[in-house]
Amino acid sequence: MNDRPKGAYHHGDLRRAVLSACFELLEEGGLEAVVMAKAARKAGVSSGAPYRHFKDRAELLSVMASDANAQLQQALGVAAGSATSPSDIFRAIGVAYVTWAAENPTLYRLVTEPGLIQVDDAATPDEAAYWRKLSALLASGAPIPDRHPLLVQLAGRALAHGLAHLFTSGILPQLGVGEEHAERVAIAVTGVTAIGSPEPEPE
Amino acid sequence: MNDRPKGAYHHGDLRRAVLSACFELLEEGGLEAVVMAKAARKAGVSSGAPYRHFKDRAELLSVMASDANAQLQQALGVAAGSATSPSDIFRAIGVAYVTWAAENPTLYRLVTEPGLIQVDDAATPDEAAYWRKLSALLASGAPIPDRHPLLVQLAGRALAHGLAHLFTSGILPQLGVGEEHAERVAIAVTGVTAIGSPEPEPE
DNA sequence: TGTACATCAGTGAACGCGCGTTCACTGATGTAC
DNA sequence: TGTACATCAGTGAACGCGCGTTCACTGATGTAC
Repeated sequence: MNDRPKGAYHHGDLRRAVLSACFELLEEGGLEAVVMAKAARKAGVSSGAPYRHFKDRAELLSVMASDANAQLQQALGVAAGSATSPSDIFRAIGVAYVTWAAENPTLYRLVTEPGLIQVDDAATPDEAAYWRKLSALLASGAPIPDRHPLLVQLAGRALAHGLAHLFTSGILPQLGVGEEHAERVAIAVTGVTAIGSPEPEPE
Repeated sequence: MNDRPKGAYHHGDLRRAVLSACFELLEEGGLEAVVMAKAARKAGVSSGAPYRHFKDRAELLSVMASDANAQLQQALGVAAGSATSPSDIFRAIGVAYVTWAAENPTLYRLVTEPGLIQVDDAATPDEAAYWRKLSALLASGAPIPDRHPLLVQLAGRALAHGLAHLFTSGILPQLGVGEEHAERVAIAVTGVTAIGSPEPEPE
């Protein structure tokens, strides 16, 4: 816990230490268990010290969410890299998304917690661009062409999020269906829905 | 606000009054804004009065969630009733689910808030039965037959929840895509995914 | 119809807790000369 | 190499707030006789 170098007054990397203490607290008791004073104590430091590195609790949570999101995006990137055809990539990303969520339920909950991540700094610029194009299409009110690429992507994202949610906070874990089944289920569901993207928007 | 009959010491139906005050608070500021003292004041009653009707705050929130869930289930029932073929019913329920969520974002968030609704008292007995059968299938680890009815249902549920989430707490509302587009989008996405249930489990 | 009494719903003040945040301070570190 | 000084990171006590919950009480209601 107290990972300060012995006897040192200055910590060295308190910012990182506080963050990892917070992730521990998050694992133990969810978002509301991320308490400034407790994080400080866990990092072996007095209660006021974290304020040298974070403006307030909101900023800390926001940094945590961004960190977790970066991890998720990286997992998706790896999955995408190991696939070949466009539709393979599309499916691989979906499966990776569900799998990552099932393996990191608290992190996933953090990432999807409303209000922590803003659209703009959300993830990649492509990500933001996608949402903008999609909302433009939807808000226009015009009839939506069948199998429109943006819509296919939307379906994939919705499906992935829905499955991920079931694995992380829904009924499934309560009933003993955990991460060890996530990948298999994600693949099977992908088959059922027959989603595939012939010409997806660039990720 | 103070809906107590003039001059009456006893309220008459304080339980209901407190609940509806709580729903107002929920609309105004989310779950954490549901504060006992404020609900009491809104109902025109002193701070201790609600404890005559609810053991504690947790019980109150749980009752609220059940109420909201009942509304959702009713909306789904209506949608199911107006459809004819099994696959029509299946799709109609999905669309109704998304639409209801988009129209009642705070209620939807309440219903899906983890920990408020227990599996058993969740909704209909059929609902609970479905989850049990599904988790048995998944946890067995056996290969999952293609287009297994339970899995088709799972895909439908995941998709509906994913879309609903996007409309209620995700990026879409932030970008100005609101309830008025929910139904159209839900239908379009249903088309994209080509989900349909030839022989669904009974709802 | 009236009276005594039990029961119940609401009062309002107070308690206690947990927590975010501040602040004057002290110890350490680095830099200029 | 040494000294003075500025800067910075961490201290630890305290403040203040919001809130859930309790409790002795009071006013209203219903019932038995």
